Amino acid sequence: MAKQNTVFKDAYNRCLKVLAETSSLPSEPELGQVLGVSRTTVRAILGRFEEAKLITWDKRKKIVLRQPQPDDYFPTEETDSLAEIIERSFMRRILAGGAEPGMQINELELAREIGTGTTSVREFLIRFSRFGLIEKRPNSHWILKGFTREFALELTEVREMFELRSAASFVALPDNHPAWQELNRIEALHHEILADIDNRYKEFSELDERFHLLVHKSSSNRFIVDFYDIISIVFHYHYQWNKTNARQRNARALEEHLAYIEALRSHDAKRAEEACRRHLRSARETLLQSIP
Amino acid sequence: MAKQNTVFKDAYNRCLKVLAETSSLPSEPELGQVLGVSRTTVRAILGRFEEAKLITWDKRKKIVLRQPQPDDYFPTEETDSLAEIIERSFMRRILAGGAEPGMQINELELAREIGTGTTSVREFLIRFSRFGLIEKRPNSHWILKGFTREFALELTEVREMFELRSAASFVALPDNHPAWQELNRIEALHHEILADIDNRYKEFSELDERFHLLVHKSSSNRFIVDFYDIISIVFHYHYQWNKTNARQRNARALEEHLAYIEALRSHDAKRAEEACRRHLRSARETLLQSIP
DNA sequence: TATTTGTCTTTTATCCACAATAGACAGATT
DNA sequence: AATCTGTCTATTGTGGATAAAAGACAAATA
Repeated sequence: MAKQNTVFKDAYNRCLKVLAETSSLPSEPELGQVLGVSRTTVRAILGRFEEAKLITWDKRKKIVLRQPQPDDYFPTEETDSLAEIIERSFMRRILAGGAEPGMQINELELAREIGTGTTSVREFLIRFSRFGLIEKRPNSHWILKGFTREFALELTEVREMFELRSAASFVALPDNHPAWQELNRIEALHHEILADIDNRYKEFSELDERFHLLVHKSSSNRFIVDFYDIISIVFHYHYQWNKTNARQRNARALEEHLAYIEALRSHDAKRAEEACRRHLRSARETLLQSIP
Repeated sequence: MAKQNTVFKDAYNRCLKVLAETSSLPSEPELGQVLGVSRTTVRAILGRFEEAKLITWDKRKKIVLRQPQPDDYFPTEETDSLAEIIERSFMRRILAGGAEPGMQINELELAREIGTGTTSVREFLIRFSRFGLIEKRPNSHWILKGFTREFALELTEVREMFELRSAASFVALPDNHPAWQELNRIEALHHEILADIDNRYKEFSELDERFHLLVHKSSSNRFIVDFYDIISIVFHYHYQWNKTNARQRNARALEEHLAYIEALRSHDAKRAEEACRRHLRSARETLLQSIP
């Protein structure tokens, strides 16, 4: 198996949804545009649709024959890219599993365990190394530096520098900048979730990322924006892993966000800085509490 | 050709120098320690020494027979690791060669041009991507974002944040911290080079890196220290590429360093901050001037 | 008893092959 | 004239093979 056809399968699934809402499909380039894949893949999907008797396909005529059934979809396990699978596997091992700092990481063993080739694992580790959790000994193994207290402190130190700088840029954005509208949408979602916090508190994680990324982006600095990837991945897995008091913690964070958002909108740099600091301080505490 | 034996060749050359200064070589583990390689490689070297009639080797007795000649050494081109070769090749193309922003980068073409496999090029690009100069389109090519004015400004913005923070940590280091001694050594080198600036101005580049890295390290923050890799590589190639007024620029930077060093040693955070700012401002100007 | 050496196994670095995917171009269609 | 389709080529993603290098362990030596 040289290359998984996950792009095909994922696009196929998404195309089924397009198909469900129309009686004839658009042109190949347009479908490619909608699905974010090349025409080659679009044609492969159409070919398979035809085989599955979902459509008839003759050049420009792509007529829908029937509605897709649940078992027309590829199972979701098959639509994840290898990189995602490796990342999840690896993060589970190092965050959840008892992985002590200083432990050696073995490419071959990891590959065997995940059931994949070494090349992919290797590339993953190289990409992952920028997160500061592992380190390479050339011609030898990787070393796990571990999700330790120091790691969390170093991470949040830089985060604070970057976010304070970004918040300062944010308040200075002109009123017609699209970020303000996005901020409004985000604020509205905060209110929605808070109104039904008991059922919807799990949506916080995603919203949190969306909000902070928006703030970081206003720095217009690729290093600051890219650094948010690290924060993002750490918090993402951290939320999955540590669920104690999640409802309460999230509710508090949502309130802090709202104060922060209001401060940003005031265009008052001083107020924004204070609200930002307050929120980041409590986010840091939350993170630290989850580390033994 | 599965793996280049550059580790062997490089260690062999270094071992020749050890050999030149003694009449019998130490034990295998000790040699491995000195050369920073495994015993396997040490034994390969000793075996080759024997073949070249440089030594006789019988278990613990490794008696030197003759002094190494120039042609006992492997040529330096053969001792560079593949990663170094790819890096140099690539940097020459994108910094020196007329590479416009937005250009596509093709793994296969790059590999052919350098005369290496695609895997190595691919791994290099992944590692290199954290420097913010290239960006990947999944399932497709890389895009060169280019060594532009914006890049330089974003880089220096973060650099200033990080170095100011690090300088503040530096002045607070206890007097018995080894960094102070290293600072003294670095200062002495500055005076030496300044005293013979016409001949030695080229040594500035290396010293500059050593000094700033020392400062960054006192932050005790892996993200700040790691970020210095980016600054380091950019300035390294920048110095190689842009040599106009090098002597004068370096002399000025050396003077600024000395003021900065003195300020650090005063333990006065305010003074250190000022000296740091002053130097970074002129470093930024220098960098910007080299961009069209 | 502490090292060192001889031998053997495991892992990494690198190349290569091949399916999946992207992308180019000319002819067909509206 | 603009867009779409058919066909073909080029490139990426991934597994597998292999030499180089690391490293483990027991026997040998000082």
